[in-house]
Amino acid sequence: MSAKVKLLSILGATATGKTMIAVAVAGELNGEILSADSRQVYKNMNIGTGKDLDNYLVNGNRIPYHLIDIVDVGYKYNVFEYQRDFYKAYNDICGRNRQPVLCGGSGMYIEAVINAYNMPETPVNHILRADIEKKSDAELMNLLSSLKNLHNKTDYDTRKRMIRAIEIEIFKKENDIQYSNYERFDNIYFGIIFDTDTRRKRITERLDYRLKNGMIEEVKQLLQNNISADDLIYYGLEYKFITLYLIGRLRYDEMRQQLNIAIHQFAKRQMTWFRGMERRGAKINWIDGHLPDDEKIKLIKRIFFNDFEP
RNA sequence: GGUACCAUAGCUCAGUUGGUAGAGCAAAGGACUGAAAAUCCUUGUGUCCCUCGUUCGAUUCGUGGUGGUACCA
Repeated sequence: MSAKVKLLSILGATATGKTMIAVAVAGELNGEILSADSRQVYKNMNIGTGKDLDNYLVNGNRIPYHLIDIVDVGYKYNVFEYQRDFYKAYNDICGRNRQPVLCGGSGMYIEAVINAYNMPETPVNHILRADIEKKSDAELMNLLSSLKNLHNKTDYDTRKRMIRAIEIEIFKKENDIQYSNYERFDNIYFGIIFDTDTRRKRITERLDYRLKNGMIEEVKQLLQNNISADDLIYYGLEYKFITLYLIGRLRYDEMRQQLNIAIHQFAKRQMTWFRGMERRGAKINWIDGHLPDDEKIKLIKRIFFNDFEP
């Protein structure tokens, strides 16, 4: 067991330039990056997820990163696995006396690890599945709502999700799961933020750049490698709309327009999540995106160390 | 130049037998514990193009403009 270090987390909506900042900060603090991005975990999804692996270089030094390119495309990664993989990488970094720097925009992944969501590993229960498989959708929903509070349609929009949710709830009850086995650790949040107009402008400009620089070819390549269109569509945003274009369901201009809107909406949802985190008690030190990068870095270091040694 | 049609929310349009108006999309706000780049909820005051007229009252009818579209010259 290694000594736990205070985590430095940098979050922000898409296209705020958080990766560059996180890498630079890590470079100055002898740190390593822990990505919190639900799509960068997939191999071969590069341009569309904004991996920018070339950016992990500071003055000729490669900054190590974790939780990027860890599973194959087509696999359905999830929060539980992220939580498990995160702690492993985090302990590994601390064990080598390096500073962990979390960077990402997947709000739920961030909170799952920092607030130590209680998500016990739940094995598939074949007996249960065989039993409830016969039930109607309405019966499954009744059963599920008797086991937990349904927060919204996410819980019951498909049979697969309902069955998995029931399986998890029953496992929790039968095994009398207590609180998370993950221990909490100190963390300080930074958020890169732009005014709405600038945020939208940056997204559109970045989209047009990517469309002209290989993003379509990347998706085409995935389809040629037998990744199903449905899988790609389910990954959302770039992969969804470009696939729809490539299989002829959208014209180019429709794809570009609808994708642009979808990314704007996604960025808004990210901001909603971050505000929600603040309402739940998180303190996020917002850094104005318009500041020059070196000032952002200076500011982050100053707050981090002041806060570290009061 | 003539004729016809159109001019209503950021966009596309509906509607008011004359009592100042509503959908979709966009946008904004919110939710979120095993697909989260997902999934879902809430929110609609806008010189109803301008002018004059008729009328108790006009965005709605009429005259004259202005702009657009189509056809005819």
